[in-house]
Amino acid sequence: MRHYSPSREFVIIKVMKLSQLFTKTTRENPKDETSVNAQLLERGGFIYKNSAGIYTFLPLGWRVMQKIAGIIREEMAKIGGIEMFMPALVEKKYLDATGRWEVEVGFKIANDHAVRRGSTSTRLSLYEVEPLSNFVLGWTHEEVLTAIASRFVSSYKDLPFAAYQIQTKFRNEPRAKSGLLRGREFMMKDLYSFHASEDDLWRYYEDVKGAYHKIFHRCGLKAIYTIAAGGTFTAENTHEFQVLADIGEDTIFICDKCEYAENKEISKLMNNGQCPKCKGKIVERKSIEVGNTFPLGDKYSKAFDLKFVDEKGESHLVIMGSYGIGLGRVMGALVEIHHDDEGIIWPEAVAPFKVHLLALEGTEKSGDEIYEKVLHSGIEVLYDDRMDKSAGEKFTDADLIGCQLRFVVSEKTLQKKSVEVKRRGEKDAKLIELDNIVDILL
RNA sequence: CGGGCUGUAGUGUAACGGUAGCACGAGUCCUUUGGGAGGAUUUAGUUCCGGUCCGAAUCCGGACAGCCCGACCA
Repeated sequence: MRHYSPSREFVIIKVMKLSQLFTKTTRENPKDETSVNAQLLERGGFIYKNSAGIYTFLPLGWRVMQKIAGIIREEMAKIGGIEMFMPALVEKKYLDATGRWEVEVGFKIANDHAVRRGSTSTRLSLYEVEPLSNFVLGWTHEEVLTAIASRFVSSYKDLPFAAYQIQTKFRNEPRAKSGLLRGREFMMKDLYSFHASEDDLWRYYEDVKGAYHKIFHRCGLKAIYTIAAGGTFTAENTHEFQVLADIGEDTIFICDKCEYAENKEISKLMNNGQCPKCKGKIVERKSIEVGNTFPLGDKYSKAFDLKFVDEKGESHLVIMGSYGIGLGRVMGALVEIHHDDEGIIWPEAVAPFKVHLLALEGTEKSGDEIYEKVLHSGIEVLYDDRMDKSAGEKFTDADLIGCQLRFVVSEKTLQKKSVEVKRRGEKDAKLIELDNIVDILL
């Protein structure tokens, strides 16, 4: 008989002592960053820029990513999405099946100024891998998963299903910019669904739409469902989830009443025009694309001969959809939306920790006790146990790092057998008696 | 990929073609401790290659890198 063993894959360690954290905050904004998300995330020690558009997620930043990933996993599970993990190295044979090797890689060899998809781009959007000249670093995985699916799907009984991964994607952006908002290497959740009919795809498409709204809402973002251009291999419209922000690269037309929205790229709407749905006023806005959904139809299944046999013994192509969320973009958008002059104000669900506990000079022992107490209650706590830092410095760091609840232990509060509790972004603090601190957290 | 701007200690900034300086950080010591505290002391730098010049951080050329605008962005 086996012992029951709880899942350990996605455990998030609940506590951290600042004395053990090797990163540091900085007083100055980085010289070469103009976007708020890059400035605050670098200053707070969340991310480190290795190269343009290529970032390390430092311990604090990685926790935020894991929080976002956790929310995504929960909502994926609710719509039957199951997690897997595919290679980043993608061999030519996969992309040959859909012609995307020729389209994305081949034209460079054929003609340095080739026209790609009817545009005048002279750049590749993907990275070739030398000396593995038959490989690229994956920027999306439709082909790879379709090939896998063709090994396992044969009957209508095998459908529908949906699988996703959270994985690093690579796109050779001609111009990386705006911190995490447009990178060359970034974390993406990509979900792919497989269906026996187009009706079933559209049913699931609505499920994903609902899940995406929940994910962004839980992360603390308001995302606008936006109609966008057709995908590479589909005539159907695709859809984007857009967060309104001036720093965004996208432009959408949105109704100021019902929030019906279309991407400017394809829209026939006009600024100050009339909403086709509710007669409200259409306004033009800049936005950040944090997610998207694509009805793929049978384009990929056709390329890989991915078929199933129905109840009558007839063979049909599988109908597919694909759905992405950029985790780094979500994180960057969060900072753009939720900050003040002092630093980031993380929504609680994605904050690196729930509680930021500061022990001021001379309160080490009490601080340790409160830290133990909070962590034993199962609450995430970042403990500023540095005894060589002034109170002011600790306060500034707490504001910059941006956890929702700040606990301060000082001689002043201890005289009243209390801890001072303040919410990030609010002015007023209140004293909570030591005996009650865990209660207010639950 | 086209255009523009910029490369100076770990970070942020000064320096006319003539001694590379300041602040923060980091180390040591002392004093401090409710909003990046003070004193003493130490540490560490001109992106790279070439050119002009008696002399280059500074001028010129090139490379590389970063940012911004545009193009691009299943």
